[in-house]
Amino acid sequence: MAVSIRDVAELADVSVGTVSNVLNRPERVSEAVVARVHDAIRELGYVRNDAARQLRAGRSSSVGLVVLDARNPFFTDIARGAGDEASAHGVSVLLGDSDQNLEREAAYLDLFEEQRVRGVLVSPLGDEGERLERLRAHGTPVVLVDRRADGGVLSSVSVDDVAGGRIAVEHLLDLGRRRVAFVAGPLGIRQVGDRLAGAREAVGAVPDARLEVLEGASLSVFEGRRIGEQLLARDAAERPDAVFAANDLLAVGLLQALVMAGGLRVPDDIAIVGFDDIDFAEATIVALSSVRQPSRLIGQTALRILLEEADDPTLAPRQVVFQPELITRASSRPLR
Amino acid sequence: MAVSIRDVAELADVSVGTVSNVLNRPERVSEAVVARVHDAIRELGYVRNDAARQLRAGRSSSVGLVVLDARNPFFTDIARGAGDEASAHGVSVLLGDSDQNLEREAAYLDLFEEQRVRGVLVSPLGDEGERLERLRAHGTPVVLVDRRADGGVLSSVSVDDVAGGRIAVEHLLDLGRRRVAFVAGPLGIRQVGDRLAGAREAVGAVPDARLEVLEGASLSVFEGRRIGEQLLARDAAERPDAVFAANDLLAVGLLQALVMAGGLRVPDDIAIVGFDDIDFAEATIVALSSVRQPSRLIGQTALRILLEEADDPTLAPRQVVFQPELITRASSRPLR
DNA sequence: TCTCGTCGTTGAAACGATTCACTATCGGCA
DNA sequence: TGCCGATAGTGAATCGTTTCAACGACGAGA
Repeated sequence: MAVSIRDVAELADVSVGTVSNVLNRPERVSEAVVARVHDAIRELGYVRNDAARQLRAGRSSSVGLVVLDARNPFFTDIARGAGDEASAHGVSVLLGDSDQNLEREAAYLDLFEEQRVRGVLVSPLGDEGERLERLRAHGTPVVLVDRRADGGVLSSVSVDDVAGGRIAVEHLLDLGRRRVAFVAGPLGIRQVGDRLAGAREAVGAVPDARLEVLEGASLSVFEGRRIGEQLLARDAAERPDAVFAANDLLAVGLLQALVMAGGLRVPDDIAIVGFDDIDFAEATIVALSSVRQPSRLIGQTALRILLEEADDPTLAPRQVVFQPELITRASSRPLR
Repeated sequence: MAVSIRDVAELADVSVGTVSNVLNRPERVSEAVVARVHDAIRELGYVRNDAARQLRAGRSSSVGLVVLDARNPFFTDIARGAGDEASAHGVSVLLGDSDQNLEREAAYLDLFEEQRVRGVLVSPLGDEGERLERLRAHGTPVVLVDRRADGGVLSSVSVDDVAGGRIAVEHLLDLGRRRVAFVAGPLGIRQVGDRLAGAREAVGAVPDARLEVLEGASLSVFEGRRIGEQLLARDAAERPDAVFAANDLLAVGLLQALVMAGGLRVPDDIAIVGFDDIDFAEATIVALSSVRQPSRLIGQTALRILLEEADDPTLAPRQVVFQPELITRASSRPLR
């Protein structure tokens, strides 16, 4: 069943070493032999066995990418960026979706480590710095994406989430809003915590402003809708007049609940700002203001750093931090 | 640097065979030895080398999934479904994003074949039946997702796209619309062609109805916006009064161009129906009617069939076809 | 003619885990 | 006491590729 390099060698009447050379360094082999070997490969339908190749080489030519949520376009954009950069280097990206689930994240990290990938890009869920540093210590480069590494051992490519939270809420305060709600996902997620810290800073600078934190189980459309329904259930006077959502999925869910189901007016009754500026933000029922992150660039940069560290493990860790940008749309227009 | 089973054996003072047994069939080893081996593993930080394992085993414990567009939530939902089913079987899913690009698709298929994955799920871009049948002939099970296999050699899990196109356009015709445009992506993509065929059937049944086909370069939000701008540039009398978009991303782009930028009224001026019913469809500026596919179920089912075929390669190919369901929302409400 | 360098090719060792035939040990039973 | 079977552990062979020292052939230069 399985055709090996040995069969090819036999048919082409050369040694296995020569077949390997044809595959990997054809310039060392005479043209006639190259042609004969290629004929044999085609005739037998030979396909190289990557496991054997890796075993010998000691490492694979893939890198692993573990994202928090593959359904979030922000992360698929990161994956795109990483994929682009990877294919320019002849490397492929294996995508693992942790689905905001610690076990799955660990399972993918284990899998990638067992596969001896060139390196791992990961947007970690919690505080598994130790696990990641161990991975690094064992020789697998690790670059955090969308999260600043503070331990000092790992590199990271991230966005200044504190600044992002600050500019979002400053903007809401500039509109005259004073009762701001932060619709968080799980507060345990660092990015969420940082955005909250930024929001607090902004609120702290305005005497009569208040910040309410609504924690949620996940960063999803579904959860946004659930929280939106809770808000709707309140007396109108008890509702915030502005919401900063920890990401656009939550914001979209809020819009579904508040505007489409609840009949509230955005931004009149409640102004909303999201985070990530996904493609869909522009086409929501009320176009969504959002804090934009350069997602594709994040992916590209992270992959580049990862490959550099794989080539030279002695490189000092780097922290790249991009600045977020506020995109204002209808959902936070000033009232006349 | 690299710790092997041999080092563990030495430290634990047992043979390599025993270490392997501890890892794979611990019930055959005495408790004392199991404990000693585990201590050694921990002390050395040993991590199994998957390449060696696979080489010996002859196959990996991963399956490959090649999707047309990882940015389309429809495909990430399929991936989720496949991932759920896979983790129930102790298998992991490696996701490749072909980005509607034949070369990338081929590169991922090659990669997966070289990795000797258990099988491949693929939503093929064009008509590469031959390539896929060859893969199958070489011993790698292949299941098409979101596309019916007509050759009879491969299994597939899909949705009746012709029916989907038909119910979408019948619905538009029921609203009294007569000048229908099909905003297609690339017509070369089978699913698009099938949806068009369904649309034609529906239009053919109504004497004075007309169908116009607007071909696009890809199935993306961006392309939808571009086509929307073209429509806007026409005289109002020349515009269709209904649009059936080949997927929701196109429809979202159309909404951005027609409603947000162009000021047209939907559904009054133009009614719109999309395809896939992604999460965001419900929260667009005008809630989008769409043809729903059971995406998660498609992924699950495809993975189950794939594993069954991997276990028993003699199984006859199966074609599972789900029926799509029309979800009507504001974008195709009847006018009063 | 002899020697040297180059080019093309060879074949065996190595990568690390699994597997399987085999050995050693021990308790039970006649 | 002697034999049997069960149990625990051994270690060599194996998977398919890459790599590298070695080799033969051949042409150039002396």
